[in-house]
Order: sequence, then structure tokens, then C-alpha cells
Amino acid sequence: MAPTTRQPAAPAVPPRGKGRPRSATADRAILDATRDALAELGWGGLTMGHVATRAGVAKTTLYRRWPSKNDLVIEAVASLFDALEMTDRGSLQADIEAVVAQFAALLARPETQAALLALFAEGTRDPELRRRIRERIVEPQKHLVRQGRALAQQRGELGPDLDDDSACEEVDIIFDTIAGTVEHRMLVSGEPVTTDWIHRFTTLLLSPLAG
Amino acid sequence: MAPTTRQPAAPAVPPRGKGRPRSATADRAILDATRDALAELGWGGLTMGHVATRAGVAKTTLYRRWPSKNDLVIEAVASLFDALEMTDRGSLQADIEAVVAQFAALLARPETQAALLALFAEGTRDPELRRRIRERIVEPQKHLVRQGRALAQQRGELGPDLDDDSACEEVDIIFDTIAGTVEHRMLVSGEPVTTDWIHRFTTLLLSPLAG
DNA sequence: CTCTTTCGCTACGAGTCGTAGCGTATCTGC
DNA sequence: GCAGATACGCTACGACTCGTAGCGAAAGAG
Repeated sequence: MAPTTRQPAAPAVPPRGKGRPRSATADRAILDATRDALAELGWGGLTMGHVATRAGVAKTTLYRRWPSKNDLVIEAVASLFDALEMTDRGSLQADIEAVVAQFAALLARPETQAALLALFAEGTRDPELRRRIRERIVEPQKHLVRQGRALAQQRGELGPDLDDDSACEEVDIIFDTIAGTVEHRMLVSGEPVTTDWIHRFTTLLLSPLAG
Repeated sequence: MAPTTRQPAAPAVPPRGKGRPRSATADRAILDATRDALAELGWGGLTMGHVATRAGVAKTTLYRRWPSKNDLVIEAVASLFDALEMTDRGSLQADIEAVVAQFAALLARPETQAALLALFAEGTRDPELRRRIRERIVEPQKHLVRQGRALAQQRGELGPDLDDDSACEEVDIIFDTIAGTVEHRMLVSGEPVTTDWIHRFTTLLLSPLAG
């Protein structure tokens, strides 16, 4: 596998150029085929040729849009995470539990499991890929933590930020704890994340406030 | 990549058979070469042929011992985790901080990073591989949690187990939280795990006891 | 010394990778 | 309309990796 990952991947809005525009249908077919193939074959079994055939598209067309498997998969997976959202449910604990439940449901999907960890694995060796993962997948999740924090501050459950730096670090530690723990339980330990487990975990997480 | 992962891999103690015994030197050379190649090329760049050449061994010899890349890597990586140990430092918090520091140092090694996540990724699709990972890598770590728990109970920092089931679940949740959080911070967020961060994380983790 | 197993070496078919060249299809600007 | 530009599907290619098979030589066991 080459260093890879240089291009900014397929642009969301193709620049209205001169010649024949790229087929949006093909884009969707390719990403759908990628997710299907991931669920069925896993990361190691996913081949560009296979995706192309399944999408009813020439292999060349894949490479015109995404220069490597990483770039293709990151786009196919990232869109799944767009569904995550933070809704005001009246208390910090309830808000967290709802988001964790959404996150767990996402990680239960077969196409998410192998893909996410394999992307993380490649990311440890490719700083550019890691940057894209953080930008496209991790940051949107971290945003949920900030939202929940702001809501809790409005309710008076949390005090206001002391300074920006420590607030930022606190968001980081909370985020790594929630995401890391849920991922580890589901993907490594391979045990289910039930509502009961979520409740106990969230209680543990919030106990500094209770005391 | 085939389903793989059927054989119990190379036996620790070769059965004293009749003919020429397998070279223990070759075993060590192969595992060392695997770790080196992992650090240098990552999971995707690691090829059986490359490992064989680097170890000064025929490719056939690799396949006689480990039937696939997974089996080879799991053995090469698992031995690194044997170094983790729990020592009595006088308090639960100090004990945890010491173990987390060891764990973080291990995850900082380049050969551990890509390999661990790639193994986890394959494990999501291969139950047998996941079982071997849990047996060879996860269980030894979980044992540290049980040790720390027992020490804390001796000191009176923790009450005795109520029943076996809930104790077991508590060990699970603690373990997933510690391992998941540290892994997520180092391997996904890509941020350093300093002694200061460890202290703050451990304090958060133990706050239910403080209150 | 013989028997058994492992050793390194070479070669093989199958599969994947990423690229190049071709003729065709489709959209834009004149 | 028509010319230019671009994307399309298709085919073929060399380079690489995979996992296996067959060989003669080496090394320990009895």
C-alpha cells in the first residue's frame, strides 16, 4: 500500500466546468457499493475492482474520483456519522445517554465496524489521513460534546468556562472517554452496549458533578 | 484476504518429535523481523515475503509456522503486552496511574500502533481471531484490573465484592473505560498521554469513591 | 547409519494494483 | 448546429503479493 492520500477527494459540489459533468448517480452508486462491500467482505476483502463491478462502473472511474482505498472508504463511512445529533432532553445525563445510544447503534452496523478501525489503523501511519479522519469524523462528534456542555451550562448544571484552554482540554478528555470506551466495548471486547450499560457508564462519568 | 485463522499457531513448546526440530532461532528472527517491518511499513505494507527476507528465512518457513499474516502478527504483538504489570504503590490511584503510564508507553511504540488497531479491525469480522486477541492480549490486561481491585480491597479503599456477576461487570466497565480512553486519545486523537493527563483522567475515574 | 522432519530455493497460477490508450457519450460556448 | 472539452466504459498491461508444490540438502533421533 502506497503512502496515498494526497488529493482532497471528490468535491461535494463539482465546479461547473466545460465538458461533460461527472455523474452524480455514479458517485452514489460507488459509495453505496463501498458500504455494502465493507459490510460483506470487511476491509481486507474490499477491492477496488470489486466495488467498481458492484457499482456498475469502470474501475477507471473510481480512480478518477478517489486516488486510493482510504480516500474512498473515508467518504463512504463519514457520511454515516452525519446522522448523529444532540437533542435537548432536559438533563445532561439524559442528553449524554441519548447520544451514546445513537453512537452505539452506528457502531453496531457491520459496514462501520471494520472500516472505522481499519481507517484508524492506517491513520496511525499517515498523518494526512489522520487529519482527514479527525476533520470528517472526529470533529463532528466532538461538536456534540460542546453542544451538550453548552446546554448543561444554560440549565445551570455546569458552571461557566473558566478559560478557553481548560474548557477545550475538558472537552477532549470527555470525548476520548466516551468514544473510546464505547468503541472498545463494542469493537474489541465485542460485548453489547445496552441501555442499562449506557446508564451505568454515564452515571460513572457524571459522578464528579453529583459529589 | 481469506477467512484465515484456524490453526492454534506455533506451539510455545514444540513436541519433541523424531526428525529435525524447528529452529528456535528462526522463530525469534521472524517475530523480530515482523515487529521491525510493522514499525517501518505499517500493517498494509507488511508482506510475508518481506518478513521472510528480513528474517533471513524462506517464505515457506513462515507458512509452516503461521498460516496467515493475522496469526503471525498476533504473536509478534502479544508478547509486547507481557511486559505490563501491576505493582503495589500504596494507593488505588497511584496503582492505576502506574499501569496507565506503562500502557501508554507501549502504545507509543510504532510497531504497536498500526498492528493493534489492524488486528482489532480484522477481529470485528473473524470471531475466532477476536477470541485469540481477547485470550492473548485483552485478558492479561483485564487481569491487571482484577489485581488492582484486590489490592484496593485489602487496603479498605473498596468494599468487598457483593456477588460475582456484578463484580465481573464492574471489572469490564472499568477495563473498557481505561483501555478505550487511552487508546482513543493516543491512536485516534493522536494526542500525547502525559503524566498530568493520566492524573486528571484517573481522578475522574475514581471520583465516585471520593464522593 | 538410517529415518524423519525441517531447511532454503525455485517456480507456479491466481488475484490485485494503479495506469494508459482507445473510441464513445455528454455537456458548454460560440 | 458545431467544435472543444471532459467523463465514460472497455481492454490491456507490468509489477507485485499471495499461498502452494516440488526439489535436494541439512540436521537431529534412534
